[in-house]
Amino acid sequence: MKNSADKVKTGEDLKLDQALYERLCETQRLISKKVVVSEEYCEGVEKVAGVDASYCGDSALVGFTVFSIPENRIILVSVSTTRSKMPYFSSLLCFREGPVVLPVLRRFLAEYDVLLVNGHGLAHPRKCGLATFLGVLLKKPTIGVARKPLGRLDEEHNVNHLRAFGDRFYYSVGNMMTLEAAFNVLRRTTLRDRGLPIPLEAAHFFSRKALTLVAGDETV
DNA sequence: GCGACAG
DNA sequence: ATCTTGTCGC
Repeated sequence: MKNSADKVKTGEDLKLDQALYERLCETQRLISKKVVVSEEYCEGVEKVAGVDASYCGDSALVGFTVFSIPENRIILVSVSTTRSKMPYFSSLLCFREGPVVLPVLRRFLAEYDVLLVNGHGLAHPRKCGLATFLGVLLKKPTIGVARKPLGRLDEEHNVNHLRAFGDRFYYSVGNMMTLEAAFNVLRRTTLRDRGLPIPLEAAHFFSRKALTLVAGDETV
């Protein structure tokens, strides 16, 4: 049967639960105030991490990788599983994906200098996309990378914070970063002709692979 | 009625 | 993100 539950969920839909929606938005505003826009933490960046999650119902498979720029190779790979009942709502992604990926990011906190995230950073209506959410909680430099903008390109948060990386993806500051420093990290971790930055491509690959190994076993 | 609105 | 066939393009 087709009803309103089939359409894409947005913050507007969550207003069915007005109190929760307002609480989450306020949390994002508070977090955004703690963002540090500076490149002082980006000197000598060598280890660039990427994180991504694949889902199967309440189950989530998290892929995490660290790419070494000087060694030009992936030096750390981690795949882990966890659960989450929080659904996805546009502009509230950090509350679905954040809790899912934080454990592995904390476990390897000393193993990376900068973290790349699938999602926006300051290029968000309340300046708190997933990359900013994670960057502030971890007190780590983060960069938001996304295939599509959140909202229209002429909206204020995009005009001020969103940049295009060729015709491949968009990026914005997550935390402890500037757009210029972010570009320098991205250009050194992205293949010349295709795809997202290597740490994210790899993290996605491993999380997907883990998902098929865990759930794709019952189809013979 | 359908589409759009990170993943 | 995930569900899914054929199909367009390099």
